[in-house]
Amino acid sequence: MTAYTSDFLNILAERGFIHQVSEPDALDARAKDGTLTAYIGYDCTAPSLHIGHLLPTMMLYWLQQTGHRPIALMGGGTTRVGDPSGKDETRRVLSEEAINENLRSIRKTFSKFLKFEGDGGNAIMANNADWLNTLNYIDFLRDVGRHFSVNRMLSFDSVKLRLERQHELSFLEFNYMILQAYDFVELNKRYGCALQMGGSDQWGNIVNGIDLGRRMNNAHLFALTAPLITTASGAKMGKTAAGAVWLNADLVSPYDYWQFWRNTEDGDVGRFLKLFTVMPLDEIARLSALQGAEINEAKKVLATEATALMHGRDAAAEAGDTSRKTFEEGSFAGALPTVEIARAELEAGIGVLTAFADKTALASSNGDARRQIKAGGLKVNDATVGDDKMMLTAKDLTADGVIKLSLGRKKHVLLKPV
RNA sequence: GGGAGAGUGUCCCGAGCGGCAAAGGGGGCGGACUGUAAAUCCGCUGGCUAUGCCUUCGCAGGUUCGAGUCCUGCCUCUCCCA
Repeated sequence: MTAYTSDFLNILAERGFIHQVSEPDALDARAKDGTLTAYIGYDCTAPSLHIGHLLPTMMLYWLQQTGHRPIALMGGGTTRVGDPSGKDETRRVLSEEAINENLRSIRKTFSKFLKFEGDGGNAIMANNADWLNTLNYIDFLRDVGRHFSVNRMLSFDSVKLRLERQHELSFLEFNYMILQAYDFVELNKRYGCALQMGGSDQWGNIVNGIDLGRRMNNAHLFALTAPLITTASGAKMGKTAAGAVWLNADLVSPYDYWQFWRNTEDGDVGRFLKLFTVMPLDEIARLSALQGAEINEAKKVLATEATALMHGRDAAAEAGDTSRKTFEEGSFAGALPTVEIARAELEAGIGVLTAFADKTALASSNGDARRQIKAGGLKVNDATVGDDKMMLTAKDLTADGVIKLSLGRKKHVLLKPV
């Protein structure tokens, strides 16, 4: 590992954030001497960021922590185009209103990690729609387009893959890399931004921006990419049955978020502690050294620290507490997801199938609930359901005044009469 | 514009002589074993008011007792020629 002299690169390197860096020595000197401004681009195709965005966001966090200036660039303009990288299919194009809606929602997530201007910090949230939407096509072609060689563009993986597999690549998408390169140049001009970071798949796009900056403005720009994070068993990170692990609390509750980290594979714990928490490295080293069942302690720390970063210390503690009661003591606490039902309805009696499929959506349909019963996967108040005609009534309420429904060992919902 | 080929279970890939709720994978879910891990093994993986009914193979028609399968038209994609 290269020894850096700047705090910023040192921390990123020690914690495993660095995959590739352009001109490491020059960047290191730059980060040591003064304030470095760097950006990461985000799509806004969804109303929330997900786990996959967390890693780059942590890089912005450390950037700010080490005295520099982060820019979160929202792709309000490029989202209307769609990055072809790593995808076979054309991305659907969102309406402008939907994009703006998503943008607002995502901004809240950033504010947990970054201190923005007007909030006691220097972080900037930019939107490339600000400059892309008003571009004049002819001017753009003349000023920017002439610096791009189609021969070279065709050699990029993102394009080559599509062509080789004979999938359609529209001209619109073909232009994505040009727009991203232009973003970098524009941010350099506006804010003196000198570094673009991103996932390893972004290397080509970032380097394009560096080249364009040099050709247009003789600017000296840098690239830094993070490794692609897969789990120890090779799966892509953050994919669960329920879909993506979102960062917004209303999409994935702090409890579920905590559980996500708690269920990390053994082999990933040390790496994840370094990447997704801000704990000191010596403490992480101690936790990572735990063997066998003891590593569960490290997983709990990981879950709590990661959740605290995202949802706050209190929510993390509550999620940890609920989890302990649920899994270790066999009881439960209030932070489990709760679904309210009318008391009268409960008194009249609710079929188990209805309770699991309609009320709580633990099962996807009555048929699914039936199948789960046959497989022994459904529990009411921790007792396995054996009969799909079973009725739930007020008599099933526990001392806490709720009914606990479980699918498998990990998914629990409380049914609460109101 | 001409010629050739393709579109299958709303997660993906993919088989499918006219009797098909449709092979086989992957993924996912559940169970067993464990440590809320991994690996392994087993089961499940259209819907419903359920010994039956309804909806599915690009779309719309047709032939047939019966169509994913045959015919016609259309749509989309790929390749070759112009």
